[in-house]
Amino acid sequence: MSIEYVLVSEGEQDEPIELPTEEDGSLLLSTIAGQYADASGLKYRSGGRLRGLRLVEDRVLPPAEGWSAHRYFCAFPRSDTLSESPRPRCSDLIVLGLPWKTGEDTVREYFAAFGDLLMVQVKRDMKTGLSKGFGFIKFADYEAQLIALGRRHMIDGRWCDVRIPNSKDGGSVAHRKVFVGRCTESLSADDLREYFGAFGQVTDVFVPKPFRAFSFVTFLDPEVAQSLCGQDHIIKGVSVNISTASPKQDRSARSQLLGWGLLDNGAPRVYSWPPDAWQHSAHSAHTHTAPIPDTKPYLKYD
DNA sequence: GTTGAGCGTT
Repeated sequence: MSIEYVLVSEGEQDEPIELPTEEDGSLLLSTIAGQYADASGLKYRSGGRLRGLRLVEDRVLPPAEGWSAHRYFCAFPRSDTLSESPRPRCSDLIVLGLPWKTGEDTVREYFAAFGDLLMVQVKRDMKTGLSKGFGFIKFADYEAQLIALGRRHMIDGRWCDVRIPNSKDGGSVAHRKVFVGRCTESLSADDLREYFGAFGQVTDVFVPKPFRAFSFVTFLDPEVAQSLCGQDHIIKGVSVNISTASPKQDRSARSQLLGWGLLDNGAPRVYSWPPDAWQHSAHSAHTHTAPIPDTKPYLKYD
């Protein structure tokens, strides 16, 4: 049997690489590991189902139909798939508020600073060719998408918003913020930032002053925030409880939170960037690490 | 030729 090349990608959605087989028709695990270090095997999709390939020693054996019948992707040890959260794929992002004059070249130039771009569009009127004031972008890297969603953008002299298309809550703080209960006065904002920074980038820490037995921590990635909810963590010997920042409330609890300025009242409001600020008292201690572009007033309806 | 909340001719 002669050497052939097998299409192997890391995940099912990723771009495949051609990997060479051995003389006996097998694919060495070490050959796979040369591209995907932690791969423990290969699988493929057949009739809507996933099938694993036979592994003998360090050799992955082809399916009965031969290598060329399928495209393959990597299997990883369970421990890895649990610890390394599989990063979501990038989605198209809508860019709202573009200046009329702004074209795709400028949009591309601006967002390239956040990461590689797979797509840039500025929507225009078919007849006149004039910009409709919005467009779409897609990043290659999900981290870049998170950064872009997490702030506003000054493009050609106008503040623009990046959101996930057709999602009301594209990157809203509600899903990025957690409530940290049972705090003691010994837990400073810096303590919380340092501790929770291990789980993902923290963009805001709120510790009420004067002391109350709770805090808020806001992450860049909503998935990090959501993954922590319901857990108890010990920080500097203090057992705190993490829950969603906007729990369902009965009326009395809700009115109390409203009194604290912690809940929305449903009316249009003007607030500053970062948007976290509007939920808290002006005397509260916020600390920031994320780049904060400006303090332009930001009208939001929600 | 204008405009400023929204959601993509293919």
